[in-house]
Amino acid sequence: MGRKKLAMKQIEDKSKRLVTFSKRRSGLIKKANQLSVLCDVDIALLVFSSSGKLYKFSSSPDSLINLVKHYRNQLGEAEELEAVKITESCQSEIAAEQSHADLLKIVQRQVGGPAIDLLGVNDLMQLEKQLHSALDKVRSKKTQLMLDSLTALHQQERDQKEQHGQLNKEIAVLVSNDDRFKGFRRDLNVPIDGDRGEATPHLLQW
Amino acid sequence: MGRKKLAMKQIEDKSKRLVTFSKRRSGLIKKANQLSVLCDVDIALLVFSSSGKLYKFSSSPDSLINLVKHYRNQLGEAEELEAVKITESCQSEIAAEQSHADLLKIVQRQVGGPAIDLLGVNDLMQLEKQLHSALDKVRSKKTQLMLDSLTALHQQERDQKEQHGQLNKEIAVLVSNDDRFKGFRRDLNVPIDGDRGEATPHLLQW
DNA sequence: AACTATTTATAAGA
DNA sequence: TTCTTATAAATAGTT
Repeated sequence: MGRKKLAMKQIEDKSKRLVTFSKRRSGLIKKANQLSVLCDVDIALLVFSSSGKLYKFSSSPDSLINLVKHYRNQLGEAEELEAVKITESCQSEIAAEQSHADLLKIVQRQVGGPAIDLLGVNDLMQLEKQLHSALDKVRSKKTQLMLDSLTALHQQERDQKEQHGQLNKEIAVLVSNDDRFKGFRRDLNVPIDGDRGEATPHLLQW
Repeated sequence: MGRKKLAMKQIEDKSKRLVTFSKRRSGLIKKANQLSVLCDVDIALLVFSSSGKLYKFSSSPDSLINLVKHYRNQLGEAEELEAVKITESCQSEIAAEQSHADLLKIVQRQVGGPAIDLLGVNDLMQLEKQLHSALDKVRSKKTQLMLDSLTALHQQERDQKEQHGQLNKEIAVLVSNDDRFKGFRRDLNVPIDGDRGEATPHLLQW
């Protein structure tokens, strides 16, 4: 949509690409929001700009936290140090979460049993207030930690991929300089030299 | 865009809502893909239908796996059992990943050192093939496990929220039947009775 | 699923 | 960036 139809490939002009990124990014987030509202569904959307900045949308503020809850069940014991560090820096929030859990249990006991009659409206309102306050704190801190390290991880990956691309180039150069490899060059499917940045790295790509 | 402008709220008619969900969902994924291609950025998009089905888009096939790698650093030791189960069911894939790491190390040593001359093209091609094969297996299994439990977790959450909504209703009924709460009803901001399903649960919501 | 009347998004230009 | 405008796309209601 626009004055001209664009080809479905990377926009070459960096300036135009940036403008388009800005416009379409906001359009995409707008549409994600509309879909979540109109159809009452949960949506999580993450967009990493090439500069490493993260733009996100999630229909419920917990969508991302749900991802964390899920993923902590996956995989094993590597990088325990990192986890410990995060855990320590979260001490107060964990305490808050603990008290939240306790409060919830209390409320559920009260509501579930015959003791409901003994629980006053003020008590209930007080509990609710405490719950919300504690949870808001926990959530915002968790979300921030999540996004921070998610962004960092993404950057790491980008760096790593760049390194691999670099390796490919070096291999290609070495191969092209070694007579023993005559006749194999075409099969390797890597730029022999004069790489323009958009050649697809194939060897070692992962 | 269409014959009429829609209000930005949940579409009441279930049938219409479903049709709109289908149309807009595919539109959203299309746009996410366009953005990722045109602007060369990484995007991850998750859409949970109300029936619990997960529709996803990710610009690079690894986006979700990256999330896992990241999240395993978060949080602690709860639900070790689950992790152990998954680990066990993954034994062969983990072995594959191990061998992949070894291969990569070998390649990197070879490329980094002066021994590059001793490495033949056939060796390189063999290594590449092995790498790809091993990684494809690991990835597809991991992605499947991830999506499975992500879907399950999301369903759990939905159930839990429904339970909480139910609790709210029960409290509301109890409150409305208890003379001591006269005058407080309006403040509670919960449906007193005759709930129609769209009332916002407030008490205990989390 | 298709079809279209409309609304929206957006490419180019200022 | 931000606004404007011509055009391309998406889609609500209809069949």
